[in-house]
Amino acid sequence: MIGVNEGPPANARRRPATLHDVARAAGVSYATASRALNGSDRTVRAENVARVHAAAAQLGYSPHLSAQAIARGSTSTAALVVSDVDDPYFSSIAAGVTEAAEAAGLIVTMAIADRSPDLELQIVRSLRGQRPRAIVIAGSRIAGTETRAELIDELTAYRTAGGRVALISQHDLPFDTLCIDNHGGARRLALALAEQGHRTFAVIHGSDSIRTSHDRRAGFLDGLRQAGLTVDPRYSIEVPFTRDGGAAGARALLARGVEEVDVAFAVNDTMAIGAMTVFRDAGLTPGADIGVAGFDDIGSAVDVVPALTTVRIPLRELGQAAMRVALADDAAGIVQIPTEVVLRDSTPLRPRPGRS
Amino acid sequence: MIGVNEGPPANARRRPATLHDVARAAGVSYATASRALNGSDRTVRAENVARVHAAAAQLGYSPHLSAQAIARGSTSTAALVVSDVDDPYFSSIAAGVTEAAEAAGLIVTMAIADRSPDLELQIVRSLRGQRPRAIVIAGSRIAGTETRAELIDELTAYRTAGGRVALISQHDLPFDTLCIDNHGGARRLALALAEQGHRTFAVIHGSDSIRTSHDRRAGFLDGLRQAGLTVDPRYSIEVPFTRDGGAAGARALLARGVEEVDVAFAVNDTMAIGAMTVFRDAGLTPGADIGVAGFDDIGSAVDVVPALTTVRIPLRELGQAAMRVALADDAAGIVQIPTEVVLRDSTPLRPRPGRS
DNA sequence: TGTGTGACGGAATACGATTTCCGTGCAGGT
DNA sequence: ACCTGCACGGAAATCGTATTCCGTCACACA
Repeated sequence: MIGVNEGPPANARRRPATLHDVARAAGVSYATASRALNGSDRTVRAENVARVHAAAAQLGYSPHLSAQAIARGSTSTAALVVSDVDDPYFSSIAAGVTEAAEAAGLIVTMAIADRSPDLELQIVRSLRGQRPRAIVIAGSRIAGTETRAELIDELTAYRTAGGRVALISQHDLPFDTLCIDNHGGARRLALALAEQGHRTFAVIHGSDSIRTSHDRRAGFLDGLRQAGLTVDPRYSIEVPFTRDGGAAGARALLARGVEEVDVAFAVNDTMAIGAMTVFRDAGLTPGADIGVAGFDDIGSAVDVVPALTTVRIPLRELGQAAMRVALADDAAGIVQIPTEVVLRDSTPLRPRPGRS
Repeated sequence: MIGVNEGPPANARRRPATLHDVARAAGVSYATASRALNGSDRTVRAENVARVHAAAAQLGYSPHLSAQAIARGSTSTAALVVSDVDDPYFSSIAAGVTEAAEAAGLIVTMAIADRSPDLELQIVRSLRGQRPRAIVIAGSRIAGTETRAELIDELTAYRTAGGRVALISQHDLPFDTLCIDNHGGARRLALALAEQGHRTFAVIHGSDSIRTSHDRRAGFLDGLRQAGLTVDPRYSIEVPFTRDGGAAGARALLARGVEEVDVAFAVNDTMAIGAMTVFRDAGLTPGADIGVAGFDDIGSAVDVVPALTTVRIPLRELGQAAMRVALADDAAGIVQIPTEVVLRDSTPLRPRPGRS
């Protein structure tokens, strides 16, 4: 090894100061330095405490968290897995999760599964090695993937070893889960729209294998049924679960003719916003020529024109709650997160004139 | 201690399997197990490799990353500090940073500084203890805070110990920095708007102590000057650097009278979007009655109505570049990230009729 | 058959902390 | 003056893993 201990070469690369260095600089033992720095139950003479602190500051000492983790047998990190941070839905959740973690004095390590169940599994595997205090997973579970069993195994092993798990919106896994009332929210939205006088609907949705998409669509159809309405299969359009998917859905709808459609419901806001842009580009004014509704109430839903009718989820609070559930001592089971219909200008009070 | 080793209680809480357990189960020493699992230069008989792997799988073994970090003397994590994930600007950067880190096989730990320099400093201090391979900081440096010197100390200590640092958009700190051409972009935007025939401008900006805000405003004024124009001090409005700040700025502007204003330039897109909403609520159609321009080109800039004129920053690529710079062996100094003016419908081709 | 050599397993040590255990010195009580 | 107990410092064990070093065994070669 070169450069390990051939005198202090001014500002050259040095290995970080260890507790040992601090102790030597302060003229005390190892153990005393440790006790002085993290105030154990043992008392250390005030003078020594001061000298240790001074030495630590002077050497720029920062305790090696990994070493602490080993010695203490527990870490001070929490892990978060999201599908995509660059999506307002997940970034709001991530903000909440991080907030709660930091409030509990934990560092959060975040991983992005890029909407891939395989990657998600791989991430959880690797995360487990970190021995985080808790793992929170926010993602769109894909039904019927063969990674499901493996993911359960992995998380079970983690929990058996004392870890805590909280899931967001994946109610078919056997762990504490924060469930968004997707079905109920969509159902109430449908009822509210029917109440407004709308009669003909289109649904722009993702694959049914994505639980969230499936539940919202099913809830919406349920609500319509309750109001004595249905959706013409021609107007039920499956596209990717993203903004561009929403745009594609709108284009498909235009191709099939939308004269009769009162409101197009997209199963999330970003899809709805993508659809609105396409409608507008095609010469249809959203909110006047065609109604549009979404789900989530992301931040930009109010800044879009017309403001988007949607179903509000308290995303940030949801994230906080998830971390708190994960950190709590007792199992929480399934926690229902209520949703709230928010009617805005994208669905006019009455359907366009000249309709039944 | 209870439950440490009183026999295997079925599914009860167990400590995680260690390498030692695996070795015992496989009937080899743990040196051999270690070699079998992470394929060292030493060869291990194929039969033993197989048995170790089988035992590991059966026990659900996952190596203790902290222990590895200590033994190897280096970790496999990278750290990211952002001001606020729940802001499209930062979340796009975070997505890029994470992408690049994962490509390099690193786990990323993310912390949120909540736009507070104090918190940022505290975070860096704590992060240093993690011994990450690199630290990337994306934030709006506040000029003249007394935490500056301490932050430099902390990062210098980190670098001296072999860590790598990359900063995004904080060109006055002595570390590798990815610099957005805020001044140039804003200047070219001003020129482009002048070219379109606009003459009277308002600027909605944040505090000058926020470098980004300052530079964009200064660049914009420079561009106007170059075109022989100025901004009436009455139309230069300082507000918080957020969406609601932008909205407040628009309200202030309305209060001062905006009949003469051709274009209101807000120093970032979220502020611009907040302002547009306020203008519209006041009965002024953005893009027709008053032009609006922003900066960043966040995703929703195209979905807003009218689509927002702005200055595009390749945010995701910026994040990737930052992590790559941090991970590279040689110092990069200052890397300029080019910006590009994007004219959209929020600034009409010609100012409203009836004007000079 | 003796010997050099390569393959491979295991004991021991290192990594940077925390924590237990032991020993010392000093104060106070009788 | 002696014993007890407390305050405190330091040596050593410990955590889980990587790695160096040493020893053994088998095989090939002369």
